[in-house]
Amino acid sequence: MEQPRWLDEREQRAWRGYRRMRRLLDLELARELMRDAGLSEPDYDVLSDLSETPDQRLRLSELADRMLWSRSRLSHHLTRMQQRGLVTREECATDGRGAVVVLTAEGRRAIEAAAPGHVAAVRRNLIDLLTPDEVAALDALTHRVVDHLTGRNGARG
Amino acid sequence: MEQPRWLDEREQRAWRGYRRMRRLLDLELARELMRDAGLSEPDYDVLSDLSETPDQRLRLSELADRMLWSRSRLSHHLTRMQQRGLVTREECATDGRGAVVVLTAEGRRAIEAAAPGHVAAVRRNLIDLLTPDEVAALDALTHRVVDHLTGRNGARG
DNA sequence: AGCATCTTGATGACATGTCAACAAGATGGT
DNA sequence: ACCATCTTGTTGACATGTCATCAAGATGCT
Repeated sequence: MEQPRWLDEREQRAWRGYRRMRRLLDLELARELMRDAGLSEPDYDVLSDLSETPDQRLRLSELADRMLWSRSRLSHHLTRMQQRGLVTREECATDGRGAVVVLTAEGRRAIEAAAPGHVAAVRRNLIDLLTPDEVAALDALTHRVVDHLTGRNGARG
Repeated sequence: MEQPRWLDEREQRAWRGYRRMRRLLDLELARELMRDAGLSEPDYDVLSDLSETPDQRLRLSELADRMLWSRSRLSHHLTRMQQRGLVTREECATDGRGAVVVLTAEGRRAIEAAAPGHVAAVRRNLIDLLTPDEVAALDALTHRVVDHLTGRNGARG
């Protein structure tokens, strides 16, 4: 192991601030979402992704990939959401192994009721606290890190 | 419900990038930490906070507050870490209810072995991908959000 | 002091996430 | 077609996090 380059003071502050913000923002958004819409953040994310697809339906593996979830996690979570009537499963016409997740009417109602308040919470607790330059910096920096972590380097957004 | 101000394109990109980065960075750092040091991120955070205190010991409630964890979570986690020999509990001299968490020699060895690699991973996957301006922006922006989230009580604004 | 009330930390029940194993079906080489 | 091998999604065991509750001790009021 080489001698590590420790973080300097500013880098340390940025790293700690990031982790603290992440935790507090998570807690606050989850709290508001549960209180106002009866949904957890994972619930919201599933419903949100589904509602953005043309037919409100996705192959399970496709949804798992988009959400960066394991298939196991998604399968477990869908079982719970299905019991609450938010989604259903259908067989896949083109692949006998496959399953398709479908948004129910109730699921659609839930996400439409939840979205405005959730967006407002994101604004109030993050976006509106930032200058336009900071929003731009966050956009650029997060996508660079994502590109790095997903292996495709170079593409600048 | 009021008319929501939806996120514009740049804001949406920033928000989605943030969430995607958060997920991928978490996975990568946790993966490396477990592989190289046999520690989970929560393990690392507990050991790290403890090792930074003068006597390598903290009141349970003090540690919970620093980490933004519930006492219940911390108590459960310490039980598991205690079984692995990383920390011990001692009674508090000044408060009969109180408990003090103490870093063991093995815990100290574990955090000292883990830290260089973890810092290197944070550099490689985040800090070194950022320009100095972006590090400064991240510092400023995260602390502003943290201040916002800690500076207010319960009620909606 | 006596009494009510808060604080601290532990605990059990339960919700959620991870991991490995598995069955059924797709895929590709021969 | 045959067979080995990959892919898909489910499942059960287990690790982790949350929530409500509890016992013991501190604190404050009179």
